[in-house]
Amino acid sequence: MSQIDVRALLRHQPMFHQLSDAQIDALAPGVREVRGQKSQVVFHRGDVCEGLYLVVYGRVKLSISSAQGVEKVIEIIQPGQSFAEAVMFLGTPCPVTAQFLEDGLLLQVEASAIDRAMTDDPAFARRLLAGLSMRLHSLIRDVERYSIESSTQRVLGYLLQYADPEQGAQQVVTLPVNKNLIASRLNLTPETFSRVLHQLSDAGLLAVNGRDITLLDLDKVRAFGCG
Amino acid sequence: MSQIDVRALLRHQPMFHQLSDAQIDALAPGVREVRGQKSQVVFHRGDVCEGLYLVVYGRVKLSISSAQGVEKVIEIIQPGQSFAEAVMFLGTPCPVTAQFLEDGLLLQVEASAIDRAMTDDPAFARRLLAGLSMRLHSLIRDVERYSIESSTQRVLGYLLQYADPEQGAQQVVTLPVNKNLIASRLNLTPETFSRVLHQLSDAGLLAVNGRDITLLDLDKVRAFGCG
DNA sequence: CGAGCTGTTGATCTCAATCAATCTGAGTGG
DNA sequence: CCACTCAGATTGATTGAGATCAACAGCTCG
Repeated sequence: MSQIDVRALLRHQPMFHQLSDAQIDALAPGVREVRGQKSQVVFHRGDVCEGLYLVVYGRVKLSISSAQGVEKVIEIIQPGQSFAEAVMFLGTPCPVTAQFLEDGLLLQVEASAIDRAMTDDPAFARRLLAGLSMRLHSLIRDVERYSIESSTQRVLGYLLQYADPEQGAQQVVTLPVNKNLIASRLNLTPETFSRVLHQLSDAGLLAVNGRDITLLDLDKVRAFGCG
Repeated sequence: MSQIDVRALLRHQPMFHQLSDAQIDALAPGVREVRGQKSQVVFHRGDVCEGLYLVVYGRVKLSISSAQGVEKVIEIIQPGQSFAEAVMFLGTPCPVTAQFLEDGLLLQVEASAIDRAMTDDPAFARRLLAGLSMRLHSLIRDVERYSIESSTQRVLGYLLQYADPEQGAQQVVTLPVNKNLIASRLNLTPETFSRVLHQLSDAGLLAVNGRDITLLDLDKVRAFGCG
């Protein structure tokens, strides 16, 4: 019964969308369910992982910590996304710590199962490569942000991610998590993040109401972000 | 004749080490030689690439530039390494600019050839995945450096990369490129990089002589790097 | 020689971090 | 229903690391 359950869950994961039922069946024995509560740790930095993780529901944060205990969020993994692929392929210790942001369910797929699927279906390998490539690009984007953009530009860049160019010039972005986490994600202190939002609000570019942020003029916001 | 040449070059690339002669032969038609001189641009940020690049000799820098023209080196690609894989798999515009650091020779392998090799040989796909995974981890390391390490820690971390733990407590590291480039790689200005080296030299941790840097006590350097 | 890199040194400035106080609102329990 | 708590968020004052600006030294190479 848990087996049937797992297969259904697997079938709904974007990563496995193009796999046949037979391939999903072959995968299932190598899958372990991982349930966790808010703030529970999936693995610590330095642990060895035997397989990649898929998020069924709940969110997971990947973070690093300095020797002084300052924590820095690298990424927030949403349902349908995966993590720890790179660690699985390399067999090296995890460079980050993974922790539930809220109660959730993960599937851990062991390396041998992925290997089998890759051998059976080259398109699956391609999908994995595309996934890692996207991750890579977003990390390059992060490096770029941290190294050559100001705090204001980082905040605007972040907000613009969530803006839909198709929609009107004015639109509301709701922050997916609390401001402390976003500040960390942007490599800012919560204080600075708050100040930047206020300053942009004073400049008439946006309006803040709790976690809802209204971009008042998309074009102006874009122009500001590039200045 | 150029064909024979290309095959020999391909055979010597780490990425293709486990391929059979027949697979190399199959690859060859999809390969283009790219010769370039120092400071010549391979592709600009925003260009679309039709395939990945292998460095036969010479070195290539990947960099980004801010709107204000500040350049930031993301990575320095050495002979035997590859770049632009992620762009190839995604078909998206390049997020970085690639430029020869000295006269060199690249091989551009078009996506279809890579696809064929992946289908023929699942182990090749695995090797590609491992390569991207390593790239990913080193970028995480970069993000970590930029976000939670001080300039001194970044410099020491960089130098320690080149130190051999097996060797004695004292060893010489020769910088692979000029100090301006390394400073950029570490997200420092050349001025700050120079000052940090001096300060470490004053502290008795190392001695600087042009591009040769002698780490005087590896353990102390490690301890300092973690402080 | 002088032009042009590469690297060093000094003075100053600036952005964001830090430290500290306060505020808000959503629970929690009496 | 209200007092209490406590995490999240804001605001102000101060600090500091590293950038910036500027001058200059050493060198290689035409």
